[in-house]
This record gives sequence, C-alpha cells and structure tokens, in this order.
Amino acid sequence: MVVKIRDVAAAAGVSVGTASRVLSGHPATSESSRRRVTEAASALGYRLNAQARSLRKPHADTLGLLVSDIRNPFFADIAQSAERQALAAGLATLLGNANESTEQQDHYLDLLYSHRVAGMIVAPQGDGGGSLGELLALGVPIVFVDRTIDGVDVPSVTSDNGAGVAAAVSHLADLGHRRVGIVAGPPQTSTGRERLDAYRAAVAECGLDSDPELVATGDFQADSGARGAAALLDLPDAPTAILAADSLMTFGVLDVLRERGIAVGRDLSVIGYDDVAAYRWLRPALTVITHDPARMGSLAVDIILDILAGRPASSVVLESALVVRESTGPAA
Amino acid sequence: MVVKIRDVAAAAGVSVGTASRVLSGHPATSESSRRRVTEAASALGYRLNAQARSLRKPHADTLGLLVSDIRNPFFADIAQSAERQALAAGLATLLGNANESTEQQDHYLDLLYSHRVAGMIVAPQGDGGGSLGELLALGVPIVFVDRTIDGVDVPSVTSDNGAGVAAAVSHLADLGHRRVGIVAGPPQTSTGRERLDAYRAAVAECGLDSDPELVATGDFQADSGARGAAALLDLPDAPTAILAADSLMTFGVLDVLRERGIAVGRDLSVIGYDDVAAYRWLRPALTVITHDPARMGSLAVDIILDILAGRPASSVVLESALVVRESTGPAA
DNA sequence: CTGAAAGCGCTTACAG
DNA sequence: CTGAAAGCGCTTACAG
Repeated sequence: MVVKIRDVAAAAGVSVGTASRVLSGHPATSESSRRRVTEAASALGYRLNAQARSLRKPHADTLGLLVSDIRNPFFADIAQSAERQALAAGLATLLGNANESTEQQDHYLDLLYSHRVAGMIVAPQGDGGGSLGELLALGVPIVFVDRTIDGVDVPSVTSDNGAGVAAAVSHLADLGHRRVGIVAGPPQTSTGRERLDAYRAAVAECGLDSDPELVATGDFQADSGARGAAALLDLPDAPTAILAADSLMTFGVLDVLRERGIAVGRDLSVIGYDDVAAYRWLRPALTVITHDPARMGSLAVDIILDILAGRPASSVVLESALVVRESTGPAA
Repeated sequence: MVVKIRDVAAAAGVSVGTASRVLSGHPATSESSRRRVTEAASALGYRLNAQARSLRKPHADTLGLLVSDIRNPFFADIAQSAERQALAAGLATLLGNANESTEQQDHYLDLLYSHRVAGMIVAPQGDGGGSLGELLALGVPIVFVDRTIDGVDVPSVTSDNGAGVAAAVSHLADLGHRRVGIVAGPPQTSTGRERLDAYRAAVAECGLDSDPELVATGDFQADSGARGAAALLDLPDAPTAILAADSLMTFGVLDVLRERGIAVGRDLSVIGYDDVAAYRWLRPALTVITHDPARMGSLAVDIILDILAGRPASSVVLESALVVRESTGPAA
C-alpha cells in the first residue's frame, strides 16, 4: 500500500538503482531519467523511507540534542537555534530532556545512539563515565553546549562564566557591598562550579567577606533559589547583595524577597543570570549576567557539521557580560 | 568495529535468531540462551541499531511532535509533558518547530513521516491540505493538540476556549467596562478564531460595545501584541480593558502600557492568556484565562497510544477558566 | 549513464 | 525452544 522506490522505478520504466540515483540527487543520471522518475514519484506520492536509507549509510540524517531542562528558557533558546541550524543542513533534531539527571541523560544518550544520529549536542552532566564515555569511545561526534566535563576532551561551546561573575562581584564591591551571597549551581555541573569559583576568586580579589556561609547551593531550579535566598537572609549577618547562578534560581530568589517585603535594589541588591525574555517585565529591572544561548546552539551545530565533514573542530568560548539595570544599588 | 547482533550470537554460541529473540524479550527463549546472550551482549557492549529494527517493523519507536513555537512557554510545557509520557511508553520524541508557518509545518510533517514515526502530535495550521492531508490519507496516527482544523476529522486535545473568554468578558462587564478591546490570534488557527468568536458572542451577550475597531489581530508573537495594543489605545474612543489571546501577545500588550505610563488595573484593565510561569513575577498580578498545557501533552500521547493499540480514540476538551488577580478593576 | 546484485542489521514466519 | 532463511527499502560498488 505504501509506495516504495521499486514502484517508482517501475512506473518510470527504469531500474531501482536509477530511480535511487535520481531521487537522491546523484549526478550520474540522464535528463530523461530524471524527468521520468521525478514525475512518477510525485504522481505516486512517493515518500522516502529514511530508516532504510540510513541503514545503508554510516548514520541517519538526524541530530541528537540533549538539554537539561527544556522548560528552562535558556535551553529552549539553545534548542530553537540548534534545531533551525540543523534543519538548514538537512538534519532533523531528536530532542531529549535529561531533566538534570545523569541517569536520564544516559538513557537518552543510548536512545540517540541506537537511532544512529549523525551527531549529538549535549549539555552534559556527571563525570564522563557511563554511556557518555562509551559513546565517546565509539567515536560518536559529540559536542558539549553550555557545560563541559573535566578531563573529557570534546569540542564545546560555552560561555566565559568567569568574566561575567567577576564583573558582577566587582560591580557590587564598587557599590560598597562587603557581604555578597551567592546561590550557586549544582557542583555536578561545570557551570555550577565555574561560577562559584569565579565568585570566590572575585570576592578575594575585591577584598570582600569570604565567609563560607555566604554560599548557598541550588540545583538550577526555582525552588532551590528560594531556599538558598531564605538561608542567606536568615544568616545572623545576612548579605547585602545576592547573586544567583541561573535564571530559574533567580526567580526563586526574587520570590523570597517579595514575600519578605524586601525592596530589591534598595534593601538588597540582586544580580540574576541568563538574560531570558521573562526578565523583561521585572520591576525594578534586573541587573544580570548575560550570554548568548541562540549563538551557542547554532555554533554547536556548526561544530558537528565540521566534524562530519572532516574539518578540524575547535571549541569556542563565548563572551559573558554584566548588564547593569536597577536591581543593584549602594549597600544599605 | 561496531558490535552487531551477529557478533553477540557468535560469542554466545547461538544463532542470530535466538540472539534477537533474547534481546527483544521474545518469550520463546531458554534460560540458558537468555543468560549467555545477555552476558555476551554486555561483554561486547552491544547496542541495538534502531534503524534496522524499525525497517522490519511497521514503524519506528519514535513519536513526532510538531509545535508552533518551542520558545513559547505554553508549547514548551506541552513538549515537556508529551516527551515524558512518550518516553514512559518507550517512544523517543522527534521534535519539530513549525514556527507558525504552514510551509515549515509541511516540511516537518514530511520529515517525520520519512522517519516512520509511530504517531504524530501536532499543533496544526492551515486548511488540512498539503502534507497534512496526504499523511492523514495514508492513515498515519495523528492527534492535534491545542488547535484543530475545521473539517479534518482527527482526535484532538484542546481547551474550551469559549468558556474562558466568556468568563473574562463577563468579568469585565461586571466591573462596568463597556468597551473591551481584544488582541486576537491569527485567523489561520482554530484557537485564534475560537477565542475571537467567543469574545464577540460574549460582548453581544453582555450588551457591550461591539465596535469592530475594538478587534486587533496579532500572530501570537509579542510584537504583534504590542502593535495591537497601540492600535487599540490610539482609537478616538479607546477601550477601557484589553484581552490578549496568548501569553506572548499579552507581554507585548504590557510593554506598550508600560511605555505609555498607563497603570494596569487602574487606568486600564488587562486580561492575559495562558497562565505561564513568567507571569508569576508581574505586578500588578495578572488576571488570566488559564488552561493546562502539561495535561494536553500527556493526553495527546495517550491518544496516540490508544490508536496504536487499536483502542478507540476520542478527542478531549479540557477546561479553561478565568483567574482573577489584580490587573482588572472597575472601568475608569 | 544504467542495470543487476549485494548488502546494511535486524526480525520473524517456517520447520523441526 | 532453536536455526536457517527470507526480507524490510534502500544505496552503491561493479560492469558494461
């Protein structure tokens, strides 16, 4: 019932091989075959079976994309631009949502491999063992986005986390803050660690209080931002400024401040992370550390394409910057 | 170099058929084969080639998901829950982003079909012709989410748009508003049309001004919400309340009000659509028409599973309700 | 430029 | 319960 290439070939009066060559754009075809096959295909409503094709090819015309949380606008932006860029290169995107879980990451990695994707873009987690290590050993083209894993030599597209955080802390120091709190990301992620390290380095650099109690650890979800902020505010000697390490936790922090009636920018300074669209309607406008998820996504695809084409693939580190708006002010 | 089932069979000392049966959980296997094959497979690091498997099966173990805009939080929620539900049923999700374009929708539809997905969940657009019509004719299991197409008989999971809009208009009427503006969605979408129709019916029902100038048409993107609000506000006899037909346009409307220094809830009442997480930080808190994208996504997957299992599949219409918060007040 | 044929890695009747 | 074999729908050397 479903039309296959042999039906097209029969209708066009050519061999299956010739039909295949015409349909896949092989140059060695005559004008007349091309016409007849094309006509037969559209008359019969022929639709290629991508499964069958990719069984003969080293890989399918799909790209695996594994993000940590598709509902996080930062990753939605990465996904959107990666998908667009992949599509332009003729690759369909298989999307996985690791949900900040190493197990689920491994599950998806296996799944993507079993579909013989041409390459995978992943915002990784864990220590580079498990399925990730196995796939790497198999030579599957993988590029990391946003995050990396220590000791795992894979091309990546990341942001210069240090620069943004350093600028943020120094901005706060200039405003007279001495005790700056941070709601850090999970230590299992490179971004969580790098942002925290940069915070510590900048705090030392600027001569601020380096009290370990000023560090709360979250998991990149809103609730943990709220818990972290609450813990910091409940300190006997609470910070006068709080920095959050991603957008969801930033929202959690803001929730707590509102509940407690603390005036952002006046009573307490706040610096958010990831300049997501949803920040746009916050008042006072949020001072943030910003980077470029859309560019991350498209560059990651470019690197996969480089690898597939045998071109040298190199990692890129994108800029990160502080955008000062209204949520930071002089220390109370 | 890559381990295939024949290698596993050889290592286990059984035939390829037996290895296949063990690996795919066929009941007709002996305890001893099961042990030997399982051990051989894990010792060799065998990974199934899903392409090859699905070539022998009626379809792949994948589900196609075609949303209108992955960066729209409403669709991100649908995607998240659909993916989770599909995964639980052993289906990987192939995600497409139609980007509110009928052409791109058709492109993805073709792509998904070429990958022989088990079924497709789509937030549709257009008139039911093109690739959509062809796939339907081929008997591909398709279910619509959020939107439908007139005259196309496909199971769907939608919201009762009429109920929410009616409640919203009536709420405004109760507050004394006579001129209620709407930034409607694109007439190419069922949700765009239904919400507008419900608005018109409710306006008539409540005896409000039915001036056609009170209707601005947007495209479900923020910018069009801003343009629509500006047009409404520039009317010689401007509305005292504005209703927006989706979340992105709601944000656009709010932008314009802020630019113009109009106090939401006092100078002008605003009712938004889709109770997305980003609304949570708006002040004054937004009165909205709410429905349940996560449930939409998982129910849509359930329907696909019903179809695949040969069970009767029926459409479901979810509730939609008005949540009154602070952005609506007495007519000025 | 074209056809005949082998083969991609699996699954599944068919016998036994 | 098991093996041998056919076949899923394509692509691609190999000859010509």
